[in-house]
Amino acid sequence: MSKDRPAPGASPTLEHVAKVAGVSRATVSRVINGIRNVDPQIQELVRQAVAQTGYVPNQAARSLVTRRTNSVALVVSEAEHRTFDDPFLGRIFTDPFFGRLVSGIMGVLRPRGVAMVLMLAENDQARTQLIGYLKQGHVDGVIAVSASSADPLPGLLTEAGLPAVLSQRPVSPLPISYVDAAQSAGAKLAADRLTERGCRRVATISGPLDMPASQDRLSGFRDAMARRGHAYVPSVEGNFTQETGERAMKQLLAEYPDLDGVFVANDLMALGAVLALHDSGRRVPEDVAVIGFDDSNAAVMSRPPLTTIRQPLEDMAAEMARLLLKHIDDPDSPPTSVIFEPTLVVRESA
Amino acid sequence: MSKDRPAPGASPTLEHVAKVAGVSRATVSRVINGIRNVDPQIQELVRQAVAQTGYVPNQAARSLVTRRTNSVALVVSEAEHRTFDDPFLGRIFTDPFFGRLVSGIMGVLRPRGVAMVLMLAENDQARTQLIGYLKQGHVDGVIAVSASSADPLPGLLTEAGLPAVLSQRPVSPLPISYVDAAQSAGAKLAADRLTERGCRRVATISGPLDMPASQDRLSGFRDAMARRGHAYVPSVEGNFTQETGERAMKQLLAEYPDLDGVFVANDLMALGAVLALHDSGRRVPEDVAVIGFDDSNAAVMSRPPLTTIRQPLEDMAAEMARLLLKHIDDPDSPPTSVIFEPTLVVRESA
DNA sequence: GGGGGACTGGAGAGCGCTCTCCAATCAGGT
DNA sequence: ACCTGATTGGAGAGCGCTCTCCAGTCCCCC
Repeated sequence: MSKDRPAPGASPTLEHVAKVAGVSRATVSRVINGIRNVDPQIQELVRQAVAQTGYVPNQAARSLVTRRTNSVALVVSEAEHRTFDDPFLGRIFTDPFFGRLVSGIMGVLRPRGVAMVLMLAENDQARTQLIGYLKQGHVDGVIAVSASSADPLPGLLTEAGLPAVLSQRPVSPLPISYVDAAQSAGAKLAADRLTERGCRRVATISGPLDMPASQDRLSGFRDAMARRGHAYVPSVEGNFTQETGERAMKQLLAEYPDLDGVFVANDLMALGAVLALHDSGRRVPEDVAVIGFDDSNAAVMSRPPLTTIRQPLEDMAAEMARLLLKHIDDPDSPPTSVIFEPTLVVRESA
Repeated sequence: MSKDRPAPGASPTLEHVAKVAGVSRATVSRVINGIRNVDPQIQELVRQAVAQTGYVPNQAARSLVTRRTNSVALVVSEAEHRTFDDPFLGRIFTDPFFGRLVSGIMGVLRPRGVAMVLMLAENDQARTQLIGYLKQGHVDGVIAVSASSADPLPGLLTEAGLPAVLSQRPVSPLPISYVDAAQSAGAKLAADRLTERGCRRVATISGPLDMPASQDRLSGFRDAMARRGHAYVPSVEGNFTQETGERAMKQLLAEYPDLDGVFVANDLMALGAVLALHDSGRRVPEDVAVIGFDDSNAAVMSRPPLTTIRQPLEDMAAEMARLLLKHIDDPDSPPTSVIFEPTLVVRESA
């Protein structure tokens, strides 16, 4: 196997390209990475040689010296053990919430030539393997989306010293950057809408109460309602799936048959709630007004379409990506949090 | 920066561990990779040194010499340009179809210590970047899921000479391995069920007809119906989303108001079809029987729950993973295809 | 007791790339 | 004509790891 021509099966290296272009390895490297002044004619020469040889830089060799991979991971993590048939994926992937996240992140990453790999950590075993994988330097940083707050991933990430950004406020304070929406402000929008519609007997279906986002939506809603003169707002806890939304609604109806308004902590559960209301012979919104949260596809698919609280997810995701890149560029930059304001989207359900 | 102690910020290397354990770099490498006979006492010594230093092998250095990354990509690809709000994710991610795929793949990969990264190629730009990324050797192989057949990805993969496995038969014959279900056999199950129920005026809603799977389901259904004495089965094309299923059903009802059975090429569209039937005042299954395909969550969520054709997706996914690993281990192993048999799952809609 | 084999551990050569020096070249100023 | 300084290209030292040789050790058997 000679130096100046790649073996038939092997891929060409910088060395080969340099040989073909009649320059040194260093010069080819410069052209490829676009640094320092290289004579335009030589640049052209090199480019032709690259095209001719079909050269593709070897990532391993490159990141061995640069300590960069130019890719980041989007990790979706869940505390409990689950298989993929379980509501796990139903909760994250199924929700267009997730698509909007990816979209916002890619919008920032793509132009900068950074690839995004998606990884799952659905149980402890997976999480351990994942941390090992990350520590080995496969990616430069991590954006973590937790489906529940008992999730140890944020802790593991800070421990491992990996550049990371969370998609929500961590349960316990952690020296880690995150992006979140002003949950209670969003809940207040819902409270305002329901009371302005004239709803008198209002209830709420909350998300899992071990999640900060769920807590904030619930307390924010109750506070706003209290300020409007509704001292007590009954609530039932769901887990963000359509099924639990339906069940929660049934339970509420059994206890408070004269309900005329309900705030549901996400659209998927709201979908279930609307179904339950239909089954009980109630009309939405004439008999009971329903407000969801997220403004996901589910909101539009619903009959009637859901009035809902929209989070600027794309912007939030873009901000996460930007924060992460900043941390990668400067590992010493201090943890930052950015909070976004939700808005009310009026459709037909309230 | 001395050789025998890592700089405060830097991570320890093999060299450091070797120093601590009082052995050579090669021996540490042997212990870590578990090869050849190393004296148990020395093994223990090395293991302690690893623990003490918190050593984690550097993936870049490792794969530079081994030419392995121990990770594979699951690529979800789409022909047309789309954003993530579009039905794209609605079609792949939203469908629990996808969760089952991931589950089956991980079942094979995890025990072998191979990581799976998920990548998206939702348009040509993304696809080009993706191919570049793959060629750079970030992963050892690719499992490709195409959402449409105009998708150039399979071609690009074979061209790039990457070990790859497709989740379905490629449109045009390609020297590439794939796993698929016996689509027409599945369609026949649906035809049998509908005719056995006594349905006389049967129609079908197909998937995008540029996809082999859609074609096979349609032609398989028509053939089976013909054999049962139904010479002509009207069909309308959808694109696997709930919305197009609804629209297709409306169109069918307008043309054939006396319909009493319909086979829909996937559950999501079947969901839409059931909605349209409801809207038109028809009962399912009393007035019109509906059979879906996939046996996804949607089938259970539906009212009434859908009778559907189930593909053994987990097994299929596991087989894909196995095929891929085989190709990675032996790049010269010939392309293979494996076909699985679908089954009828009876619920209430037919 | 000596020779041959099996087993263990070390030395060292790269894997393909980046990047820091350094040398060469050339223009301009004196 | 000579010096200065900018500009451009090359040489070569690693990045951290694996893996092929090789040398040393130990044991067994003749």
